[in-house]
Amino acid sequence: MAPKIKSPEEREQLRLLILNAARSLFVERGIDAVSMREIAKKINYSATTLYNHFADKDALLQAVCDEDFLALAGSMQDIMKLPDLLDRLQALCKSYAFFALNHPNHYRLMFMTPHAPCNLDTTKIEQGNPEQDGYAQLKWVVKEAFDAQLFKADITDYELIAQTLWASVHGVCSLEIALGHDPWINWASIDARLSLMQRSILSGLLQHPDQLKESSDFTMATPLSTTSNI
Amino acid sequence: MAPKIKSPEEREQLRLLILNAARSLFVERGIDAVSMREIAKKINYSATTLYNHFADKDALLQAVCDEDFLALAGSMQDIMKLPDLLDRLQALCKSYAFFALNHPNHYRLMFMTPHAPCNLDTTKIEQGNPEQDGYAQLKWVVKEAFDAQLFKADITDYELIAQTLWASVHGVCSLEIALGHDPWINWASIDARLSLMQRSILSGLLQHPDQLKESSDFTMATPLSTTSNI
DNA sequence: GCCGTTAATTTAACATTGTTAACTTATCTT
DNA sequence: AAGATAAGTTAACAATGTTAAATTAACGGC
Repeated sequence: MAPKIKSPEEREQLRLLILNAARSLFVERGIDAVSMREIAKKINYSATTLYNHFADKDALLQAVCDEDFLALAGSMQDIMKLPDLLDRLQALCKSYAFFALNHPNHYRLMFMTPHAPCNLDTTKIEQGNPEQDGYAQLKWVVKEAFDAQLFKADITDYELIAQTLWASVHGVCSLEIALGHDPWINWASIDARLSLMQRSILSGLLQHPDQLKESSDFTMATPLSTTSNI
Repeated sequence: MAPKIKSPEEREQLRLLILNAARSLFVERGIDAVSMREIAKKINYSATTLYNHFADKDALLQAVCDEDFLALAGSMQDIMKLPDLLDRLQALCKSYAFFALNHPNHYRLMFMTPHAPCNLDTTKIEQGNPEQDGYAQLKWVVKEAFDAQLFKADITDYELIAQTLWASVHGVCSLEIALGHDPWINWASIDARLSLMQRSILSGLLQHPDQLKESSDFTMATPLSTTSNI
């Protein structure tokens, strides 16, 4: 009803308004359950306005995901300052799991849903830049540990190690998100599962498993049903 | 146009016709991309007929999943005959991975999509019956190995071990399905990832990792894009 | 201070979706 | 033969993603 001509800042502001509305609805109720009209209504615009800022629902989705990737990378970056290599590695895994379990719908979007091969063009994230790319950080730490010969000598590809570590934590988290409430399985506590996984996979990869400190208090605490904004 | 009164066998036959049409479409193009009308058209019925056999799309989905669970359990059951415990464990993991990677859309349905907590009532699968419940089989083998004190002594919950093993293989497979084609990650070969994961997690869990044979030739071969029927 | 251009937004509309209600028709039972 | 029932269809509903057309307000130039 009242179109003012907008400065680039105002335009960006609306873009963010849409983005945040979309995110909070997606996170709260899942992607498919949320319609463009709903997102629009939440911020008192009509649905078509969204199309002025995002090509379609998928583009909006990717924009949300991009921001979430950045958030994940950010939370990891603090960890990179820890002095001890093994501490860093373990804290990285733990922080990753924490993110996954506290933002299950985000996580589902990001790592459990086959998106059309992540347009390297349309995405805003710089690949390989540790400030933006969480995977790059993991790779980096693993490479350090690899160069320090912490891993078994017959494993010659450090990126393979990084991917194995990732997959192990991802396995626990994604099973929890997909089937954690399923009465079919008599689940052990998520803390126990994460803890045993991390201990086992590391001790299976390391040359001297006895270097592993016991520690690793896994208290994810926040129940999965309590989904929250970022 | 031509309703004949149907014997229970004929009714069951149509049920299967629907089920198979649904499955092949789901597997080929994903769940959301397939409409009830499409499934119906494929077998030359009108959409409403499907509702005569399945309450709604979700029920149809669960029926498909049920059959797939059975197929997975079946493929595992052959393995249970292997004499050596560790062989059995490894073959079980391998067979699970094979299933996942050769039926990615099935797998996505079954283990990567939060279904409404698996109505233990409406499902046809008998929980705990090893002939029907793949998880029960894994649990069983793990318990055997646990009783034979193959695992590290300080792990006291054999079901936790089973869940950790499951999560490790699931982690590799589900990442491959969700992001395996993503140029973001410089993936090692899926064979290498599965092989390292299995070796590491077992050697991290076992009391005497040196018992592990090298073997484990992982050749999943079939490329992911070649989705096929069950 | 008017005027065309353009940006911002909305209303209307389209094709599809899952699903239900109403109807048709052929078969079975008595 | 008549009524009940099963099997199926057509028609319709509300909701979805998306697009085209229409509306409104601000800006730049004269």
